Amino acid sequence: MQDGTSLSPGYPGDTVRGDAYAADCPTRRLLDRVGDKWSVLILLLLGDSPRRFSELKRCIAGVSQKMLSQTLRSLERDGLVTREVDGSVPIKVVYRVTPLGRELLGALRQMIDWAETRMGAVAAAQARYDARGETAAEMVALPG
Amino acid sequence: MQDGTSLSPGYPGDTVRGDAYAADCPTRRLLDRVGDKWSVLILLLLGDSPRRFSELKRCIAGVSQKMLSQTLRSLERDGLVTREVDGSVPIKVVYRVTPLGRELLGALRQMIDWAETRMGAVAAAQARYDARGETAAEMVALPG
DNA sequence: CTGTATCCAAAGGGATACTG
DNA sequence: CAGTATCCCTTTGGATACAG
Repeated sequence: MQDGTSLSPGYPGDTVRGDAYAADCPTRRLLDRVGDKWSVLILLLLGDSPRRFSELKRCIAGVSQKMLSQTLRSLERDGLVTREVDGSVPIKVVYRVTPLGRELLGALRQMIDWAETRMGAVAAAQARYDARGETAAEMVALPG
Repeated sequence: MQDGTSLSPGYPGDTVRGDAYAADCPTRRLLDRVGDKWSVLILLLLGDSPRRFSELKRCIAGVSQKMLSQTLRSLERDGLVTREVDGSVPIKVVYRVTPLGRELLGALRQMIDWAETRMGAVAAAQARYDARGETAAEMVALPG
């Protein structure tokens, strides 16, 4: 794989801003980070209120200790959450969203709302598509 | 609205409504679909104007024929793009965003804008984080 | 309690070859 | 032109064990 930055469409009539659609455009880089299995879930939870590691673990159904830790480390590295270690044994760690993280959460708001209101429509479209496929298969198996 | 926003957990007792952050919430399902390597890029391109397969292939640096085809099929199945086959050899196929797809694009707008203006801040945060790590490593290697 | 390290299975995705 | 099929390497992420 190449770096993908090149891109020189210059197609007649297309208004594409050159690098806007490169494989490493900002949008792609963001999705590479928060498009994983747990990041947005964690961000939402922390946006709600600061939480300790074990609380997050309990709140998020199905997350493994490894992935929770790993994802939190990534979010911290990206400047989206902070990590505060409290005292000694038994150690307590509190995670909070940073202003940058809260900003991102705001930018994700519309997408989240869309998902909640429209993923039903997507599911319906999938059902129609799959039904069409099955019908076609039947027509081949049982031609008129 | 819904599940992701208005929960009121008082900190310690965590009042989180169980399934609100389940791994299969609408947001997670959406990200499972458009969080992949090419979906949003393709959607953005088609939102700009309808395009043929080969145009998309040329516009998107680094995409393989397999992944372009596969991603378009998914988007079509989800009701986000349409596929129109034009005539005979050499065959031509035009893809367009559907109203639902355009709606999603609108919902992604803020996220995209945030990415374009703030991913620099994220990169900076990463640099700081990594520098801290290296410094710590040096301090271990070369203690006082 | 909050992690890290290791092992392993499954999914993602690129290269290539082939088809209508 | 617009795909599909195959091979295969890489990445993701769960389970488990261990540690401060």
